[in-house]
Amino acid sequence: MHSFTEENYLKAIYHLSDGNHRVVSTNQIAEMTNTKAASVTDMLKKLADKNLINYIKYQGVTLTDTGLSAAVNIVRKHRLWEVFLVEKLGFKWDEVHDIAEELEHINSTSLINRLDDFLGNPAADPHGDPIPDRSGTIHHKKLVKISNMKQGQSGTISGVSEHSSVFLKLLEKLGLTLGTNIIIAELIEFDGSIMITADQTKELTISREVAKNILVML
Amino acid sequence: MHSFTEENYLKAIYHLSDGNHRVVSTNQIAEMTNTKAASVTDMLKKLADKNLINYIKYQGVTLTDTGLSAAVNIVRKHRLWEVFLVEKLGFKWDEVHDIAEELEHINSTSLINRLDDFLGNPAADPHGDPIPDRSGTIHHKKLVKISNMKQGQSGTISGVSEHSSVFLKLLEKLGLTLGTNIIIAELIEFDGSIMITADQTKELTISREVAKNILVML
DNA sequence: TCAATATTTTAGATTAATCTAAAATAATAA
DNA sequence: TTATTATTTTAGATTAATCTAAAATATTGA
Repeated sequence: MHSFTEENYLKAIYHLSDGNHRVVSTNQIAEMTNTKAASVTDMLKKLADKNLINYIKYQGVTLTDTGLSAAVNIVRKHRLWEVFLVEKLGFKWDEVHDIAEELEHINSTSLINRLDDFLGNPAADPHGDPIPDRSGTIHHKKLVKISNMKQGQSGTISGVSEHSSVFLKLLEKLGLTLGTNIIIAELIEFDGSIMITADQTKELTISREVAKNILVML
Repeated sequence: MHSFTEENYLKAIYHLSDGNHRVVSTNQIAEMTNTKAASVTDMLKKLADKNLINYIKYQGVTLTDTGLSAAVNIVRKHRLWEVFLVEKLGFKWDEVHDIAEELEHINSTSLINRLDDFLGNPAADPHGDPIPDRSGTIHHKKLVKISNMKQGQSGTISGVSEHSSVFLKLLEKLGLTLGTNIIIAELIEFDGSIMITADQTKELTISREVAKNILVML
């Protein structure tokens, strides 16, 4: 098995490469893991030795198939635990990230598969992010940012691309949580803000910055 | 907060001192933590510096009040997770120890208190061991070993003092699980084995070794 | 294209947890 | 009571993960 630390590096590389095989730089990893570039270089050598990444000095890094599947497994655990925390223990969606960050390193396949069943094999976590199934397959939904929608279009809020507690709390306050139906009432040319109708009743205006981080299923 | 490793030492000292302030030796700790005496000595100095233990060179160790409460908290977490694994995820009572050993180090008071409520504030874990409440108080039940019972006495199996998977599986097979009512039918003088009647129906004989590790509420 | 800037790696230390082997202390038994 | 044995501690290394500062490499823009 891989150490707690190795797992965090794999996860960082995974997220930085958009869950793909895209090349990631040392500095990006350093920023995401809150370490220094020199430390990252050391770890990259180690992960390359273990065949979890493809690493060429000064050129950057990609996950190998083994590394990708290890990373996906960590993401699966993280998201399932988040569902547990919200659905079963009653946490708010902005409170679960840090706890899931610890729980994701618990190592037991039978635990996680039983948890998956206990939760009813959810397709997405409390933020709408898809949960990889036990084979590691991720069933992506096609989602669009509110900021890319046209006037008159409608859809259901199904995800966010910003996971900070401040942002999530704001959406909560605005009533723009997952499952909310929205219609684009008007695009304000002046500052890019957008007037929307939520659940056929409430009218509100959100900034472009907010609109960019809300994902809608049309 | 304390490191994973420090927590394991505290827990070891706690168990070795019977949850009390009894003096524990370096070698005992080394055996319980699967380390060498020299490593234990190093850690004892560290824990003493942090005021978690009272340590006198060559004399042994006791937990301070702070150390005791930290240890009790770990035990609380361990036992609550065991209840979760058995009651909610359907694990057998002999399968949960190792997983709970990892989960007990997850650090969040709100998590563990919510889990406690979710489980219905259980008084004991799947092996009958008492679960400390959120203030750290342990409500002990008076239990006696079957090996100390007299002919004709009866009671309910409410705990075990041996937690190995082999032993627990044996009890499972014999039908001597928690909640089973037993009556001491006969004490066999020859080898100390004991004939018992379980749930008023099944008669069976258990060795003295087995009898010593089953705890009964009279 | 090449000099300035940015990025990445190497070199050399540090900290936590561990080890083995040797020294110090305690316990025990003749 | 003292010699032998057992326990515990110290001394000195090792491994994983990290750091800072300096060196190496890559990128950029005049």
